[in-house]
Amino acid sequence: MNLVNFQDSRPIYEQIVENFKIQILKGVLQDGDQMPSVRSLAVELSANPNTIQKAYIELERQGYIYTVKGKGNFVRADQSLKEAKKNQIIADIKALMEEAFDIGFTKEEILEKIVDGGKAHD
Amino acid sequence: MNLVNFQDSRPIYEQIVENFKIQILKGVLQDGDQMPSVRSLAVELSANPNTIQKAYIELERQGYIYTVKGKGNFVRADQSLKEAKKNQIIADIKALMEEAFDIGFTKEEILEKIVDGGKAHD
DNA sequence: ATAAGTGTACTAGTTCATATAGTACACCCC
DNA sequence: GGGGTGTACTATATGAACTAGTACACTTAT
Repeated sequence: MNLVNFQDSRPIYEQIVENFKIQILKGVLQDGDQMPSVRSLAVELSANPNTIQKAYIELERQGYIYTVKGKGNFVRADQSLKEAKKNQIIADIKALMEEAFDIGFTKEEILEKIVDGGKAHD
Repeated sequence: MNLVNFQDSRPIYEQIVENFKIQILKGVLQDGDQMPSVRSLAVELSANPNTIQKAYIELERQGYIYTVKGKGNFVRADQSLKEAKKNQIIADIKALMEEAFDIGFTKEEILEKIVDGGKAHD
């Protein structure tokens, strides 16, 4: 998995945050797993250590990892994180539906289209 | 309706584009309606004419308005715009659903939550 | 104790998008 | 002509993002 795409207009640190969040939520990275060190990840991604640190600070602020000074950063993956993410997605979908209502979409119309196309979980 | 919010981190021209798109899609602004002139809107919003022009160029690029040199900018609101916007919203919702599937959400769970909460068109 | 690894905290500088300021020109209509 | 319109420049300022470099404190292993 590529953590950053330099063609992407989004800031590097933001891409790193986003991709680690996905890996943690998916369970690829599990509770207690050690994160790559700031320095090693900087080398791996050809980025600056400061940029990685900024991403880690944000991940810690959002509760996805925790820091042990002198040891490293570690994944904190509890169920509440998944719940929070689920609620956020629901809220986002509802916001989009409101937008659709505003331009004349009916609820039935929307549901029909998304039920058909959305593929189920593997 | 306030076209821009200076507290918002998003660029001014982007907010202007977004808000005019909404007004056009909602039908508040109708086909053939004249847009405020670059200069007058700049005064009204306490912004720079260049910033307004940038927004108008983007709106024209996306097909929401057209320009007549020496006369002004005018709304182009045909049905295809609404259809395109609808399709985009459906695609966005589907993308969010995929994200939800990845973290263990089932389709039934999602549908249940959004059907309950989503309020219908007035 | 030393060394190598880790996070943390600075300062300084570059680059780029955004926005402003000002000017100039071409077009349309009265 | 005069006043409205869009268009096209140049120049400048500001802030976010990023890079570069340095320094220090902590942990672990030797």
